[in-house]
Amino acid sequence: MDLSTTGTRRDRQRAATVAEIKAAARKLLVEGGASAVGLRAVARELGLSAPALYRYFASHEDLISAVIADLYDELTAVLVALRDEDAEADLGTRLFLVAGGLRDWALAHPAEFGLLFGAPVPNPLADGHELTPNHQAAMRFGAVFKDLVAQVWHQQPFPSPSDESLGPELVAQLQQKSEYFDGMPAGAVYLALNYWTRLYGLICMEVFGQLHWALEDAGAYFQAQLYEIGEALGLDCPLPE
Amino acid sequence: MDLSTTGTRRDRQRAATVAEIKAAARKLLVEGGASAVGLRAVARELGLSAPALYRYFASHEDLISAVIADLYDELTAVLVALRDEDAEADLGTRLFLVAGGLRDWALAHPAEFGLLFGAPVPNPLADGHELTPNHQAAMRFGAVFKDLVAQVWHQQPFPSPSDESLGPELVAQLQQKSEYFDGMPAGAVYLALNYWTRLYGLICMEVFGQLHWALEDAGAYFQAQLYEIGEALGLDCPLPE
DNA sequence: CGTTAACTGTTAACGGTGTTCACCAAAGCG
DNA sequence: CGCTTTGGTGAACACCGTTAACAGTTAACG
Repeated sequence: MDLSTTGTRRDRQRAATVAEIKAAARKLLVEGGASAVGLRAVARELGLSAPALYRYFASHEDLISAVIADLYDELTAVLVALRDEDAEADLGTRLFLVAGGLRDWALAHPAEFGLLFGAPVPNPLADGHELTPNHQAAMRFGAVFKDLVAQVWHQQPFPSPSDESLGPELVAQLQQKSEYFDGMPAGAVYLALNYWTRLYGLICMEVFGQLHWALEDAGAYFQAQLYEIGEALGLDCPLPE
Repeated sequence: MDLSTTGTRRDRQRAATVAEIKAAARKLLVEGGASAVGLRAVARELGLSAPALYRYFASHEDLISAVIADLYDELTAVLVALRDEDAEADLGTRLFLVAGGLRDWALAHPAEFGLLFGAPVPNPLADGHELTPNHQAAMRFGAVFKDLVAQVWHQQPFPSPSDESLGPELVAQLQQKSEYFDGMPAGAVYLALNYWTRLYGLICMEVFGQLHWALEDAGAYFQAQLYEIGEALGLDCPLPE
């Protein structure tokens, strides 16, 4: 959509100002971390007074919420670009590329990553809660991985644990997600979940410095782990150079 | 050590006040999350004026740093108690107990857990940094798991990946930790690290709500994962009831 | 014992935050 | 043109962490 030709002249100016505000907020975020992006600081950045921002965002929380949504979409775009970069790549290498891309993005943008994935997330399934835009953006992000894993499965089903080995209550929960995972059985959903939890946990630990005590450069460890969890999905690992 | 009979009368009163302050801080932490434990709020809690707290802590950051250290020690005590509860238990079940105990503690004290493990940790190996008391407490905590895994290894070495499969640079880093892991070879250190990263990542995701979209009760999934990562250490899983 | 010093508390104040209010100028529209 | 909406302002409120100046209590020492 071309925002610059949508609506009246004032609407366009308004959208431009909103974009400026979010850009300033993000600049402060990268330069000084999450605590540096304050309402007054953002206003100062573009030569406005603090109350002026309330014409564009209902509150400080709304502002950072908006940049979070933007960051989700931006990260998602980076990952899909990586996924579709090589038209001849098979699904396995695409999954490797996307996973590595997520780690690279996280390491290159630690403050942004912390904003997206470091803060506790409220349970959206609790009744009364509407699905917030941020949550929807997060789902679109997660769908990149989900789609890839589901495609891998449908192209060549990987061996997955039996229902008996997982236990009935876990199987019951996993089967609820079978539809979301394009009909994959419980055991396959379990492996998909396993893939995501290990990838996410690993990246979080590295970005948040929880691995410093053990590894000075977690890159090699990450590659090894990626190979391991890829193997569980029946994938061949691209050789480390 | 019996603090109540150490030093002069004033020293004892001072220690008592320090304990009161930390208790109030923790109460606010539990009730309202990390953002609720402010200097003035703590002072209000015990009927003091805010500047009075500066007689006991150099800054607000020092205060929460002190409660973090206490929380580390408390959590460590809980885990060692769990480890030593059953004198006849073998190392494998002890490891299961401690891992489950960590999850239980995290779920029962989410705010405290977030304070300990949710915030990015500065790299202590960067030159100039002394080992902060918090870091030492964190190391004592981590040693509970490290000791158990090392004992498991020395009792019966589990099959571990070869140096060739891990790659030279990863092996080089792992071997640097061989001494810390009581002489375990690189492959075994890798599995120990694997155990910790997966356990930590899983608990973080559950506590911080990052698993809500997939599982309403992650308990069964946690058990299955615990079994899986225990298997890698050559352990038998206690049957789920 | 009296004197002195250290300790523990106070109030006032500074600069910072997010937020609301009353006001005002300019842009757009009938 | 007049009127309404929009986007800006400065003043103010309540809170925050922190510092300074000051007072009362308590321990220590000659």
